[in-house]
Amino acid sequence: MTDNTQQHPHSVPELPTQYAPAEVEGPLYERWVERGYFEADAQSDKEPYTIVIPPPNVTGSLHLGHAFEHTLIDALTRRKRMQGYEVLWQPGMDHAGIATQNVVERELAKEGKSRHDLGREAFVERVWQWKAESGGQISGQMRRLGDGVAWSRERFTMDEGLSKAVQTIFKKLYDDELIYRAERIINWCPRCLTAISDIEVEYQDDDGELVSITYGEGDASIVVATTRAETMLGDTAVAVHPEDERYKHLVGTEIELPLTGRRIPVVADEHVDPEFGTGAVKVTPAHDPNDFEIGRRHDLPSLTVLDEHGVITVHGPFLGLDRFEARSAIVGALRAEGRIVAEKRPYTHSVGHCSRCKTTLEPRQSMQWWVKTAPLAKAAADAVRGGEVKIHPQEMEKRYFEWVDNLHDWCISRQLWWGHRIPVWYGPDGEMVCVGPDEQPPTGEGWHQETDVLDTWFSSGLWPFSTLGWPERTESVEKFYPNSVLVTGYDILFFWVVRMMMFGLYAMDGTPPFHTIALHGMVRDQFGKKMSKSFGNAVNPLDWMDKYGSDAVRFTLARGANPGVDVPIGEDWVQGSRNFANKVWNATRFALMNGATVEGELPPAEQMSATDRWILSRLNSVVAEVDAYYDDYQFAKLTDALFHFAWDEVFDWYVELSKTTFMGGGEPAKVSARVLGEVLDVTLRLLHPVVPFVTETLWTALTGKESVVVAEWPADSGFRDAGAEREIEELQRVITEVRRFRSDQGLQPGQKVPARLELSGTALAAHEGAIRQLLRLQPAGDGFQATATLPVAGATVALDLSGVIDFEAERKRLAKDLAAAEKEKAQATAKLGNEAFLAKAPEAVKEKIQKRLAAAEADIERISGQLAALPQG
RNA sequence: GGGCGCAUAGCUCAGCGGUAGAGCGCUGCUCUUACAAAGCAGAUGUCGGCGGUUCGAAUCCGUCUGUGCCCACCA
Repeated sequence: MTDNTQQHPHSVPELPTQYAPAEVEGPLYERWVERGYFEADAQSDKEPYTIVIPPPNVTGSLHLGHAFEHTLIDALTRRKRMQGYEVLWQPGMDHAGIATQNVVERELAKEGKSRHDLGREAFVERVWQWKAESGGQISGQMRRLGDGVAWSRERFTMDEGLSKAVQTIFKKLYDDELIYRAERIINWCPRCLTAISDIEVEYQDDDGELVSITYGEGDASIVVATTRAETMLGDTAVAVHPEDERYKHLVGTEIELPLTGRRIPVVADEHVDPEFGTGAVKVTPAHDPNDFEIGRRHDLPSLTVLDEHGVITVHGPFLGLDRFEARSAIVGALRAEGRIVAEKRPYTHSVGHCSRCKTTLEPRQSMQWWVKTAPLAKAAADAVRGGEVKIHPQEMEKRYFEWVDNLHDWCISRQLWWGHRIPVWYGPDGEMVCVGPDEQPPTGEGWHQETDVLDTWFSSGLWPFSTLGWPERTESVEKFYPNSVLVTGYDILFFWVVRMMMFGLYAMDGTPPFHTIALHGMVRDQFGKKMSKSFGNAVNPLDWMDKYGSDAVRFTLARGANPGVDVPIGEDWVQGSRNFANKVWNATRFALMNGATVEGELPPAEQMSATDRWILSRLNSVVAEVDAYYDDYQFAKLTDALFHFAWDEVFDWYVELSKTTFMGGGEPAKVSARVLGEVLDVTLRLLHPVVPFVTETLWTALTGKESVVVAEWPADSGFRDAGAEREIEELQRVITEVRRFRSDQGLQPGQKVPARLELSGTALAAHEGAIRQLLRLQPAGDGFQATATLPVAGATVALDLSGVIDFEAERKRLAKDLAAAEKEKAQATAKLGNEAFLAKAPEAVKEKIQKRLAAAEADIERISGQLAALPQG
């Protein structure tokens, strides 16, 4: 599959002077796929490395959040592939029950139809059509991004195999009595006409009105307050606190419920807060979760007064009114009877809305299916508490426990058409049979299947193994389960991660679905604001990819990826990343123009210049650093480290310093060409997981090999050269110091200046050529006048600037520097004279201060020298 | 009402016990053997306030203020 092991001389391709990502990226990706680089072999001997994609909803297109997540997963998997693992990045999509059904319903609405016009079967067919279009769009976006997924293994939560997994686990839970059917108060969406689970409720502060109503007459009267007056039609009691003296005499009696002619009991219940309002609560067991519980405790009847659309069903003047119309109508009627005590007052309170359609939810008593979560959640919690599963960053564990330790039973039935239909059949005489995947459903007169479907998270909770072929014991399950790491956003910890943990542990005999959970943050705009369509700051990642390249988008996202922390992104930053890609591009061009090569062994250290040894020493440090960051999911740090190493050290210093060497030709130029080839080779490989496209183009051009995708991940050779590092640091100091002097003097960058260098006896002697080149210093000819003498790092640079400049600015600057150095010296001296410090501070710190003192003293000497050397006047 | 987090350069963020950092932005000078999507040089911060611990605090503790997120059945 790869011929990377073979080296062959190659002709260096011509690269244009600017990187044009748009022309390069598309074809590269298709080539990778054709060559099968991203496919995973379950029979391979290599150690597996598995990550499943958090399956995007088929409802639409990918946003920057997906691009972000995919960048991280792609980087992890590409590196592991280079390290020789059998990598599976499992792709696929989620049917996203209610979300998708709503989207398709909206499409239908445009044609003036509802799903009921089509009927269940035709509607579901229609959703499948939508899925085909939308799914194609998503995989197209993933290709643009460069996602190295195993396309041949793409899965969908409604696939036959995955549906079988759903049925299997449902049956198992049912048989274990962990699934049951019960009537409870649930969150009901009167628009979607389905139950939704607690976590699908979005609470927001709504302006309501709190009205106080008198129930009963005379002495036997009680005032209750409510924001949902219409529910009073379903009241079956008034509750007060048992210890409340005000109402003790009424407990056990019945009072009149206005407008209805019914009499309802007054009950005493601990739940009532005597301090709140009047201390009396109207009880509507069928339409309020608390009241439902009170009703249960006191054996109260439950009276349903609203239908599934939120319309009054009680015969009388309000029959057929919508719940909100009914609310004002009833308040009006009560007022007419003089029942409204105080004027209604504005009241802002938290109201639940459907997270899919934003409709105000209606608590509703109904028969639903439930998962008994207690034992499952316990196992999910224990796996993390016991350290078997690690959450990264660790602070996020708190959030996880907050969820998993307080889990209610999970309402899994939805009154939808799109989803996995619950595999339970009801018989004519109330029998109930749960049918397993290999069983025949009962037939005969009166038998029918449950019409409800399952919550979409039920199937996505199986994703880490259902995608591998479970419930069959496939080779893939054996090889790729458990997954190596789960990469996902903290916002989905409860929705998805907890479900996977529960189901994974339950279905796979206690083996958790993954051993590490790496949580990332949310993508935000450049001001740190949440991105949203309604706010108008949402960005289509494709726009930026078209403009700046996928690499630029990826690099920017990776560079902002601090663990568990939100990542802001702005177009300027993407532009900056594009600039980086272009920089790498041009540096490689320069290298190729100067004969940089990866062929042959690296020359022995003795043959290398200090500059060569320095960059190789640094290179290996960076390899080690990047590895450590990867292992800790520190994407921002590893990206930043590579950015600075490549740009600052390799491009700005090594390349510049080497120019003299290359111009000189001969053996040293050959050695540097090989070193530069090595440095770029390794740097490109290190960069590849984050920016796959540019690195592929450049690396193949540099090496002539097949593809960096299947290249070996760089290893730290262990080569370090502290002496060379020190030497180059000094060289940098000399050059920077003289440059600063030149700049302060107003010399133009290109202006040549005669100079005499005194470098003998210092390590810098070998660098005279580079120094002169970089500083534009000409040889000192006849009549040389040393008008400025700069002592740095034991060397002296004397410049002839006769008649060119005025020294006043320089004198000022040096005076300032001198003052700073003297202050520094004073601080260090004071510290070293402090007995408490000397007694308690660790040696390492003392040494640091000593060094600082020495440096300050050296600076003072240097600056004084420079000042003294400045001509007077 | 609970819980968690954050306040560091104009903006977005690293640093989390030993001399204040990065990217972008800003100022100047430059087409110098790749790159102006560039190079070189430069400016900018009582590290939110107040207390405390420590030889030493942006970094640890307390408190206040501001801000964000998550959870919650208070009618």
